[in-house]
Amino acid sequence: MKLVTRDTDYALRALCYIAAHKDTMMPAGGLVAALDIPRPFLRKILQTLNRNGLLKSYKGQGGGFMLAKPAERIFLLDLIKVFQGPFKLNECLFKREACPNTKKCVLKQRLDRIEEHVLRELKNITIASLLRKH
Amino acid sequence: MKLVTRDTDYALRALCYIAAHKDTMMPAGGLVAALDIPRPFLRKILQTLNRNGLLKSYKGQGGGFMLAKPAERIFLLDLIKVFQGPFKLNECLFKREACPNTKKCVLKQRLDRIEEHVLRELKNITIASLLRKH
DNA sequence: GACAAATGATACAAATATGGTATCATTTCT
DNA sequence: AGAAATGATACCATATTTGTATCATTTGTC
Ligand code: FES
Ligand code: FES
Repeated sequence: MKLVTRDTDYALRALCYIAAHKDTMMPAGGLVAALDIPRPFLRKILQTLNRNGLLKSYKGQGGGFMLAKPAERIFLLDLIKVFQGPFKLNECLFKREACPNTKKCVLKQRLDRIEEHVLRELKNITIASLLRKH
Repeated sequence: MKLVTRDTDYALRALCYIAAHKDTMMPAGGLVAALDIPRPFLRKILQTLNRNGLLKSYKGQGGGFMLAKPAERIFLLDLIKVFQGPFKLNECLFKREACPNTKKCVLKQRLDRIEEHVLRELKNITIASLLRKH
């Protein structure tokens, strides 16, 4: 029942750190030192972020990662999608059986409403919004 | 990211069926026949429901299960708690690191709000409300 | 009392998801 | 050429989910 798994969490932290050091090329080593994330796992995560257009990577000496787009346009929801698949709280419960409600399923309606609400809220969470000191 | 796991789902279906046949003693065999649930798994689930005060069980020939309380007072949330542990979407993401927001964590605040909302909604879902044809 | 029909308790097992490691190839700067 | 970085990919350990299997106990009926 976790909304956010470990890899999403790590990705979020890495992106925040990279965003906080904007205009600096950030190698994996720097992130490992700063955040407390196992190196090979972080590397895999960074590669995934790169493949999915959230980071730009630069190989070779002096290389590393930078944000692929402004922090305002990177959403927690993006990370959830990348690492946890499409956001879907709401698969039909009575999978193998007809729903007890012949016409419209109250349960499905309600879970749909919940999911919509969660989505709306998640859509407001960006990397930028997590960095703002206020 | 499932809100509801298989055992919760099965429990819900079983309870609905038992509720729909109120005043009838319902043995596990009856439920297996009606719903499409593997028998040993269902038996385990029924035993759990009994232990947690959601069903009353009667042993011996002619025995079976009945609701332990009115369908209006059995909540989906009860099932989630029993089978999936306490409802908690919201463990701190930056577990091992200081949060980027020194004082109050925007992320935690927001996830808290989401969790509260989901809880409020879930609290409205009872077995009775799923049975109502309307 | 014997037997059958039910649940109780509990241990075991398979499948899947999660959280990670390890290795080698490739690029690029110096 | 060599070092420092990422890319690709295969592997592995653990936890969780989704079950199965077995035997003991209770209880109604003949
Ligand atoms: S639970 Fe799926 S339609 Fe009702
Ligand atoms: S994420 Fe936990 S306090 Fe900020």
